[in-house]
Amino acid sequence: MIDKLNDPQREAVTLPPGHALVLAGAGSGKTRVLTTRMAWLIQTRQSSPLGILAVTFTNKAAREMLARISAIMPIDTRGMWIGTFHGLCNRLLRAHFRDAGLPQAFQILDTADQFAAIKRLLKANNIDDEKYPPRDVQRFINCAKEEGQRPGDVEAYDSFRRRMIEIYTLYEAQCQREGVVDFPELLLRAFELLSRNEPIRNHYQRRFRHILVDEFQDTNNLQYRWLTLLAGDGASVFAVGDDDQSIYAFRGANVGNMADFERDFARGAVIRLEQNYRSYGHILDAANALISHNTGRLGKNLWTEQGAGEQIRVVEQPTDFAEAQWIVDEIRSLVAEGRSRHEIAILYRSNAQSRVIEHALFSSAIPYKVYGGLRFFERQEIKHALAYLRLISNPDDDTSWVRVVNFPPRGIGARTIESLMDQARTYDTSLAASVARVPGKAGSNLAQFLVSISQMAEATRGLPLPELVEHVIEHSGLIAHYKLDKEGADRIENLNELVTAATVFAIEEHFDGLPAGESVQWVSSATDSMGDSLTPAENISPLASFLSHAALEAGDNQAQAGQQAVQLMTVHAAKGLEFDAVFITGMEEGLFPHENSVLEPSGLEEERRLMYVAITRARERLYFSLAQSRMLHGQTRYPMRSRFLSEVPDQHLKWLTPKQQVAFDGHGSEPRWAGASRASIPNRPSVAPRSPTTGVLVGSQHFRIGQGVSHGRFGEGTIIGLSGSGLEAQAQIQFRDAGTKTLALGIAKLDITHG
DNA sequence: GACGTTGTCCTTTTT
DNA sequence: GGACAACGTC
Repeated sequence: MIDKLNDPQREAVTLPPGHALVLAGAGSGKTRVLTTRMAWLIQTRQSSPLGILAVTFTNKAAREMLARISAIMPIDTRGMWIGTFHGLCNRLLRAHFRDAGLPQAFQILDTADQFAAIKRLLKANNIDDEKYPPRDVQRFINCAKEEGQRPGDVEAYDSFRRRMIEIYTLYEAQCQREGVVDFPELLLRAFELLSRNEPIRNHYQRRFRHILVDEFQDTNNLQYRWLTLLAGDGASVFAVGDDDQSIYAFRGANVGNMADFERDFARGAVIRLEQNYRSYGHILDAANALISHNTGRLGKNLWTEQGAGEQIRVVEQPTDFAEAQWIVDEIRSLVAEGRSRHEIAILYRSNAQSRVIEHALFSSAIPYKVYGGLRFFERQEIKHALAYLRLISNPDDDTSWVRVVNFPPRGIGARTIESLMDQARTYDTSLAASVARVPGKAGSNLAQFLVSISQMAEATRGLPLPELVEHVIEHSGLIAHYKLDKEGADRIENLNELVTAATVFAIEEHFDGLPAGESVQWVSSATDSMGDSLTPAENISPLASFLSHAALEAGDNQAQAGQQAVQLMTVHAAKGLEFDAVFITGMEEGLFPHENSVLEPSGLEEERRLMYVAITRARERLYFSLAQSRMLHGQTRYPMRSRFLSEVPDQHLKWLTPKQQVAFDGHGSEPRWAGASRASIPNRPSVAPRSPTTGVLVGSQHFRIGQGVSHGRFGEGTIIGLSGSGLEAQAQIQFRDAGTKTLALGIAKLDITHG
């Protein structure tokens, strides 16, 4: 088991009890170390499988860990606490719902549900949503919770914040009344449960002697405190992470947790995994050089035994369109050389960039997959179906009530809902409980809806989960509604898929055949090494369990089937993945690094880490591409080269288009390089500019070499070269202050000043 | 209550 | 450029 590991890996796996920090560089075998560590603890009888808690950030990582540990040793992983922070906290809260102050059938709001709940709250309380936009309120509440703060703990140093805190208080009351918890609440509740309830805390502290944490650099402050609380004085925390790959500060991750952990717990027990098994030397050295520009790193230098490999190919194109087209052409030749399409990835900083690339791929009939689209449980029709299911489980869930009270349409309009909300607010009850107080036709429509919900609840009593789901998608009217819709066929298919998902879930969770609405009480008969009973009774009905599952695991983010497809995704989405060939696109200031991040040093450093992640995805071949002009937000921009390009030493780069700007003399067919005396131009351009000309007509303007022009951003300049014609026409312009640029004349707005 | 028109805002994302 | 929300009209 451990003899296939390299020295630092083996050292990490076999560390004696005690806290430890493993700094695992990209491609250094991080997951392998984590899973082997668990297997080793079990095999050497230092722990039973049930004495281990392993926590990850994504369901995918948790699943992979489970799969790999089962592959190493044949143990029963059921009952093991391996999961995401949110999943484990949910489990904790389900088991101790009373002590946590929650109803048994509490439901989980995903980000969109929470947003809707906040909008509803602002409206019900007549709060000005111009001054307090729901987005900002949501961020305020979530940030507070992630710092472990209840409304009373947040500092109110001005009237604006005081009001925010009031809204936070109202929001908490609303959630409590409705029996729902949002994502950060799962963590905060679980944390409070452990910290306030000594018997429960003691129980879990005695049980979990080994806590393993994946992607430790992504933990937020509350997660850090949760871990240290759970560990208590006795457990060993084995934290694995890479500070250079911390790219989630924007959602509360605190890289500082790594340094804190080293200082406060892991003193001395720090192991670095620096041997990389993924990429060739040029790629790794480029990554190392780039990331060395960051300050305050824990320090790490990747190396490989694989040799230098190829340099990074760099390409500069006049437009984003040309950039995309060039990538498509290059992919064609990569495929012609025998590479698989699914081993080629195109990465971009922001999703908006994918459109042009998709267009180019589509026009060339190259199959591709875009990651990061809508997920199964986030689809409109699925959310609607889930809302009905939630109302059956808990009629006081107002978020679900509002979502489907008039869907499919049944004559309940905004005014009716408003008056219902008024009633609910006046009497401090849920919407469902206020129906009787709404008079007239509106009231009877509402009453009818209420009846149909309770009829569905009645009719499905005692039914197993899949049958229940099937009944509800039919009797809610969703199927009938989408049948009338011309584009409803896909939605109906998805609704049927929901029944399948319920079937699979019921089998996996051993709920098959059990009535979906009744709580399953099961007590694990196993005991841990100290003779403690392991788990208190789990209190959850198959239906409530399925609904948590739907909220906690929104389904695969992966696009359509089709193995042989080029992979398109953001750099964030690429973390943890690897490909033979990688294109990093849009290497431009404002885009990568993103303009919103460059003002703060910490923002810029995160962008640099993002670039580091991007570079280290490539095994063999890496491309940087950039465009001199780009359509963004409906405007053409003329970005400068990304500073990150100059942070990678020249020796690792191979420019396929000229690094220096080209200029044409206007005669002959051979381009002449500006500054031709410099020997540093490494290569002839593989994309030769079109035949040079002395003048071109673009629109109503006739451009000539030697003309003086002025440009909105670059200022005054002189045309020193022209090529192409019509839409392809480009000019090389020597600007007085902005250097030499190649601009597409059909796109750039130029005024002729003289000549 | 349904539909068409104008106006605003644009990173990154998992749970 | 495009998604989505808010407004105005039938």
